[in-house]
Amino acid sequence: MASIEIAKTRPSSPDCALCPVRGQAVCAWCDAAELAQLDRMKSYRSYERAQSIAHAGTRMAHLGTLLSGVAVLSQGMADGRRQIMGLLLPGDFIGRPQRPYLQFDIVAAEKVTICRFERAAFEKLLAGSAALSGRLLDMAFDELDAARDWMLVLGRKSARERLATLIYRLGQRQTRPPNSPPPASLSFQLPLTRAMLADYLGLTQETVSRQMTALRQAGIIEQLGPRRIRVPDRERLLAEAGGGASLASGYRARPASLETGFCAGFGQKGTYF
Amino acid sequence: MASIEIAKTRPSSPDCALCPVRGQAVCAWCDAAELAQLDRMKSYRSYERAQSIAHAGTRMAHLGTLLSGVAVLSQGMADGRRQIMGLLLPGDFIGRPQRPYLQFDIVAAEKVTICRFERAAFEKLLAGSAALSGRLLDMAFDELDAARDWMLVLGRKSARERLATLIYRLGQRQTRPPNSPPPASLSFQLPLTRAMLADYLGLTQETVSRQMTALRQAGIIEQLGPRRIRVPDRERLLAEAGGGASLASGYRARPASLETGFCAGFGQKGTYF
DNA sequence: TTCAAAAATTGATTTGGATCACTTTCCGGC
DNA sequence: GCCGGAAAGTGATCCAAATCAATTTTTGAA
Repeated sequence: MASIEIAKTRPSSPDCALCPVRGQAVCAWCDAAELAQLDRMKSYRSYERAQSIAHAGTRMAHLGTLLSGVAVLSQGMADGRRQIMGLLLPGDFIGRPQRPYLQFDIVAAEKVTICRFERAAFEKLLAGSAALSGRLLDMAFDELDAARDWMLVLGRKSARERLATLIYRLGQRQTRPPNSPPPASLSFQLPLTRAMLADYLGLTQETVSRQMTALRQAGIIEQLGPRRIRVPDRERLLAEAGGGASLASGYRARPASLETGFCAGFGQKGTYF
Repeated sequence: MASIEIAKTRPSSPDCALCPVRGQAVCAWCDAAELAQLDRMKSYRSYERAQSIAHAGTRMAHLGTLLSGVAVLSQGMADGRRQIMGLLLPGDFIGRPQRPYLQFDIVAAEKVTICRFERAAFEKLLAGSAALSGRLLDMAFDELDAARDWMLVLGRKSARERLATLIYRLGQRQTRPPNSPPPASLSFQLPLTRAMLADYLGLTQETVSRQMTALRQAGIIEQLGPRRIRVPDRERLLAEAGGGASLASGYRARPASLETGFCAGFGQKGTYF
């Protein structure tokens, strides 16, 4: 009874056990005791579409986890040029321990709810919890790999390949939570405007529009309204994205028999020289 | 005497106290006891210029720290296009705990020496050391910020700005170790061929050459041989790099009076919408 | 010192995506 | 259901960087 009473006094932050992103978030590896501590610390906050969640150079008093909605991490230049560094999707961690001054802007692309922890308290917990710090390290490396992957898109892919890559990857995350075999075709909502797509892909709005049309006319995607997309054949889309060096192949286990060095096959010539 | 004897039996891995990157590496925060453990585990290995240090998809039996030289982290597409995701400079960490299959290629751009730890042993130590895991987390976030910064370069900057940005940043790290006020002008060696510069900047060799010439003719840089550069005025170079949204401004403290939310000034309109 | 291969530079031409200019569609509030 | 502003789409033109093609310089091995 007492616990129900307590729960009722905090309708905005329900119990962690009911959390929609429990399992993907920074707290995924925490045991019951740690979770109880986090539960006591946490507070929810929502942002409307187009609200600024954080501004580059501004102090962030909280760290947290994105619970629902989509936000965008971006950086602008003095003359207005802007690049989106990544999307923040449910489960993603926001902020950096020991570093209150973020160097990017975060804006809600649709209504967003965040589970927040006051900085000092979270950092203290982090220092004492191997589950929490280990999970955060793993998430940071995942983000790093994703960021590096995206560099290939920005540096080397054509406009059409870029858009196809983005649609492919959005589709991937759409079908993720249950890791069942993804359906061959799927339809989903683009969480971004054309202007944001352009800033993510390093293109202009006009080029994004044109490539969207081109992919539609080639039968790679179908458009059910300007923001709703259907992908009839994910393999075709992947091919259109420039093939999957970074997509299909990934952490595939390879024999590697001669492990004398840092990697198998020491001494072989690299790609340069 | 005994300790001198021991040191002599391992000429290839001198004592950690003498390490050139002690202070920047993953072991920077370790105490004497932890350092002794690492000291016992470590082994050195060198790679010649152009040797492959690791190959995407291959199992990496070791983790480690780059001690000297420069290596390049890159990813290729099936048709030969290639993008460099970053440079590995002295002090940088190589590999990812819990994840033996790297997804990028690492190639030595010049002779490189690495301080290696066998994976299982290092991961065990990491799990038990807050100093080690905390430092690694911090380094991972630094890399992540750097990677995201570079996205702006690849997605939004012109060829000339890209090259200027790279030269500016190489110059920064060149003058780093002693954090004295950097000299207004400095000269240093480019550790990369034109082909590698191109793959780093998302351009072609020819464009890199031309922009190099253009920067020389504009008096932004001086060339003392094809790989040796002198920067007479770092501020001019920075301006040429598109100004320093991501460079000059960084973690500058801003007043931020209304800290009720995730950041100051909640509710303000973002850059989009 | 010579010589060959690799690296770098330069020139001519093409082209993919930017820019500029406008029309059409969508969508939320009244 | 109507209306107005935002978002999306399209067309015409331009330009920065890619591509194609040599030539020159550097480097390092014999």
